[in-house]
Amino acid sequence: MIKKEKTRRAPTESDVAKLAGVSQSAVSRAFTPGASVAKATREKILHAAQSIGYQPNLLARSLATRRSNIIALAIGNLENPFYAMVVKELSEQLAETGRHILLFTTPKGDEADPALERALSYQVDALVMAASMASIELTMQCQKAGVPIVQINRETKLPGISTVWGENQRAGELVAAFLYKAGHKKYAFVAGTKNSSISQMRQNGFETYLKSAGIKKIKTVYGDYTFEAASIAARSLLSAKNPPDAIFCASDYMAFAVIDVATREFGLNVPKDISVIGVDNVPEAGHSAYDLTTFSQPAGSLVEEAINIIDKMIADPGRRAIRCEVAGELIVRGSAKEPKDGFINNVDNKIWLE
Amino acid sequence: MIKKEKTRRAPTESDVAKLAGVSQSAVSRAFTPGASVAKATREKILHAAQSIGYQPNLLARSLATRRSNIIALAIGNLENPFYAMVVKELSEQLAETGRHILLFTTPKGDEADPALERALSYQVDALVMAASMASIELTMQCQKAGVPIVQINRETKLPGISTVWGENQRAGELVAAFLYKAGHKKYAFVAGTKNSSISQMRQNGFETYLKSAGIKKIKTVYGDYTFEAASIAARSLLSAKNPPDAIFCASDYMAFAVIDVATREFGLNVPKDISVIGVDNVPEAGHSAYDLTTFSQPAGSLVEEAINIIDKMIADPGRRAIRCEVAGELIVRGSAKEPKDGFINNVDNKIWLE
DNA sequence: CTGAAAGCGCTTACAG
DNA sequence: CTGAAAGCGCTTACAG
Repeated sequence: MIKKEKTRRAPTESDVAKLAGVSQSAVSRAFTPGASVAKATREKILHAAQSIGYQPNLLARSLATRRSNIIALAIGNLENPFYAMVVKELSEQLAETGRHILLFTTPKGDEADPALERALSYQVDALVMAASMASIELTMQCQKAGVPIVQINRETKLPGISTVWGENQRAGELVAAFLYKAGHKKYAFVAGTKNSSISQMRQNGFETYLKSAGIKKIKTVYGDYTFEAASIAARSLLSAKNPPDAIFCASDYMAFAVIDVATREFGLNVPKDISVIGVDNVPEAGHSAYDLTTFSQPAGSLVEEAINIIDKMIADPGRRAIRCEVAGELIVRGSAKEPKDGFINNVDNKIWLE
Repeated sequence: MIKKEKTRRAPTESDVAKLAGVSQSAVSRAFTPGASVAKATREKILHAAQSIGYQPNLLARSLATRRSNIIALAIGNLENPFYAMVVKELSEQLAETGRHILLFTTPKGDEADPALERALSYQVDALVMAASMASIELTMQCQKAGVPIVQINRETKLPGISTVWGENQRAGELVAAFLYKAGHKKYAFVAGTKNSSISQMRQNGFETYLKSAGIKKIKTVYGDYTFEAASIAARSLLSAKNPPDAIFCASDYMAFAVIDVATREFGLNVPKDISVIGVDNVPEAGHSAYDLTTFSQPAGSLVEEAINIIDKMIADPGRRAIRCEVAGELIVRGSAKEPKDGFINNVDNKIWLE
């Protein structure tokens, strides 16, 4: 009594050809935009295809054309909503040109290669890395194979890897200026991982501004871009003898952890007792539970530039790596004391321009 | 002065064969586990392969074997951290058997087909859907092609689609019991989308318990599984003449919105003035900003079962759809008033057993 | 154990 | 405009 549907194999070009009374190559042409087919035969073919539910086998096409239309995405930190947005944006924007993501989740640390070698084997058209890092070997392999790599939000010393990031230096400077002009005296920075160049650039901007303003002591602590590590970092910061009253975090996600610890464990009021500012402007930053002041890093724009780069590299494989910076702005919400002036009202946000 | 690396095409089996002085089929066998090759030749081949950096072309292999080892994942709501976890878990668990995700982000609503047809064209081995729904046409196509579909966290009337979900009915009942025994009188339910069977099951459990306890009026409002819609729903609930003091939400993500609105906009204290309980137990539920009491739905287990189902369906294509329920528990945190007793301490959590 | 050959389902010069 | 044929890089009976 079990109904066993025979899973007959999918129809191919030859099946359609037979039905339409043409050659198999004609069928191929009918499905190739711009190929030369008479209108009448084309229609006859499409009709036949329709009737038996023919769909081109993209694997076979990829093999023949050496273009898979699939892009490998290596992502190291999907817990962070910023990277969840990157995935979503990349998937949607690629879909506009009929391309798709082959996903590789990599350990958060660095150098996630063994898995990524498989990506090359799948003949992906490009590799994008987010919160993840390519090793030298992988980079060389990609270069040899003509597969462009672009990193989102991370720098490499490795040549030949394109990069797109936000305004990291400016983020640090602007946040410093904002806090300084709001009257803060004791500063701390919650960094990402130790070797994160992005974090270093933000830190650099932050410290450069403050030092030139005469602030010498700026404590730095590492949150490793995770909620747990950032919580621990916050505890060490706040339980010191002379705790900071202004904390800049290298990501919103870590800022959330800092706010949680400050308010729940130390009974502090944000922003009365302590100001906290992040970077990214993830959706949660707008939730009133956190209501986070933050320097934005628009995932949509980052991804858009990443795709631009991929397309350029594919069009001209000999091309050098491209680096691209995407503008952000300091979005003012309720987690930090404010300076007197310098504000402007954007479409949806109140932003600060110094 | 621009260094133009010639992107020579990747080495193939034939290249290796020539170098090792064997036939191309021998090379293939050397890379096929369990194929019959003499140990000596095998080593000679692997050595040659190594020396020119040969990696098998997985597209070609897939074409020949009719097994791509790629699984299409259609995901409709990546903003919700629960689904971000599903993606991560699925990717990691599939990687254990050398399989990977081809990602399709679909509009949140239902029936995300036009895009998904492409998945079939890529000859994926299976299709998993999360917060996304397959149309009848797509389902039929999959069935014809022998591609199993499994839905995570959503029911379908369609036959032939396997499903894995949490204990929805029990979640509703247990939450109702918890709130009732804590002494609440005025209940509301924040549902997901109108046609979400999962939401309906939770609602059903919730109402069944309460009605049999003598509570007749239980207001229901729709949060559509989004933060924004849930915020609006919360406002309508709380601005009513006789607002509820206990709200059960069909997802944690919506519960966050409800808590935000209750505390910030209505000045209510959670849980003193109002109890809020969710479902999912996403990582954010443990953050002290929300500290959410919630019925858990373990993404890792759901994914594990989904993969089990896929494997069974592939092994026996004639097989009927499989449905599988994964156990959860009521995790007690600080967002709801508590009954006197019924608690137990788990490894990491305090849970309630009624 | 090994090689020659056919086949997986496409694309694309090449003739006509 | 159209078809026959070779090729994309693999796997897998089939002989030997």
